Amino acid sequence: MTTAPLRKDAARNWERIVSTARDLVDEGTPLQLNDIARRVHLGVGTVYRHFPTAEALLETVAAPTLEALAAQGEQALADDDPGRALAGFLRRTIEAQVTDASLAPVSAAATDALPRTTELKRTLSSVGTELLARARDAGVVRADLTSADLVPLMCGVAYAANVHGAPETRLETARRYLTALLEGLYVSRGHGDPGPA
Amino acid sequence: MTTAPLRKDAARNWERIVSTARDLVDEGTPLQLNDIARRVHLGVGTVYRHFPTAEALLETVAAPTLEALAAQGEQALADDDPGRALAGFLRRTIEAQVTDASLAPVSAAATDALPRTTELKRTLSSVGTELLARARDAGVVRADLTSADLVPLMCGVAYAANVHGAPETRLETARRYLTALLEGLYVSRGHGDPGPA
DNA sequence: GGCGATGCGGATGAGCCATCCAGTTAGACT
DNA sequence: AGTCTAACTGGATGGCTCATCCGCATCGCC
Repeated sequence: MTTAPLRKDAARNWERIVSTARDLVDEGTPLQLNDIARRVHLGVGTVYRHFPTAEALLETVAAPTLEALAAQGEQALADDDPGRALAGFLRRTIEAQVTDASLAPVSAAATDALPRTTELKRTLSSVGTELLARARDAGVVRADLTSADLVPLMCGVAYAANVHGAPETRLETARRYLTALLEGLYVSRGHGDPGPA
Repeated sequence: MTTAPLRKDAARNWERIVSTARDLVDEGTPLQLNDIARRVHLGVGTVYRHFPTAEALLETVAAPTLEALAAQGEQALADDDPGRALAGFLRRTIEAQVTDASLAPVSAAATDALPRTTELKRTLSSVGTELLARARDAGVVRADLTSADLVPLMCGVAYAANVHGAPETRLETARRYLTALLEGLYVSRGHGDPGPA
């Protein structure tokens, strides 16, 4: 009932569409369904039936990465060091968002085209909530931070890393910004050079 | 020589265009020159002559706020507490970006339509650089932070505050995020609530 | 009041998006 | 194998936004 099992040629075309969409996303081109139809040598109608909107296609492209992220989130829940678990999860989130250009718009969108996307986002969000709660209980993170802040903050960091600067340096930059956010721009007043605390 | 002194009717129209553009920006509508022409009861050509692109109009709308910000920046340079000066300047920057919707896109744009905008951005940037240098010399901020990071980080914070949430709470949220960034999400290990260290 | 420069305005064409339906095809059933 | 039909395909098409261009109106100086 999830999917009527798609005819063979249709499946092939679906694959081709998603694949070129992936390429376009990677090279930074915005997805335009008409354009994709031309590239894949399919009629516009075909593309539009598979993906009613550009968002739907984008979410399909983003799905695997989101799935992977969710899986890593589950793993993070197994870590018994709350601080490390949260930081690791956030780091992976950021890296994914900077590496895969399809993620940023999908994460930022208030409403999703595909139910699966909503589901994945919910999963990720609840993983984040849990990790944050544990970290807070352990006294590792500031108390005024709610789980509702997590997504915006991550989007903000990713955005900051993407605003300027060459694509090659983005990963590097994003990591630096995340560290800055975690540790604060201010030097902690209680200890000098933190060194390897 | 900057401006040939503009005929009276032209000046009036210019004013009307900018004014309604301001309104549109405030209500969150994206600027479309054709649309504006209709609202102001002017021909499209008129609008396009005054502002060759939507960006040019947007920058014109943003200019006063940028000017004000630059002025406040100059004041901040007079403050003899480097930490407070930097923090205050950053806070004002964020507040401006959240309050005035025209600022975010202008700040984020890599290239400007109006020379005046470039000039203003350069001023702001060098004020930021100076404030940051002083704060760093005073040992208040982390050393790995360069002035090139300032703009992206501020854009990131503003973006984070704007992604979700009702417009009314944005200022509040933005302030919280800035504090979080300055002080760090982690509880500083050297002071404050030692609790369950 | 006349004249040249300047500004005005909308008709226009280029480009994108999304729909719709006539034609085709895959694969289930006999 | 042959037939049937539901599903897939493709592009012609209309609605829309954008930006240009040029004949006409208006301003303000003499």
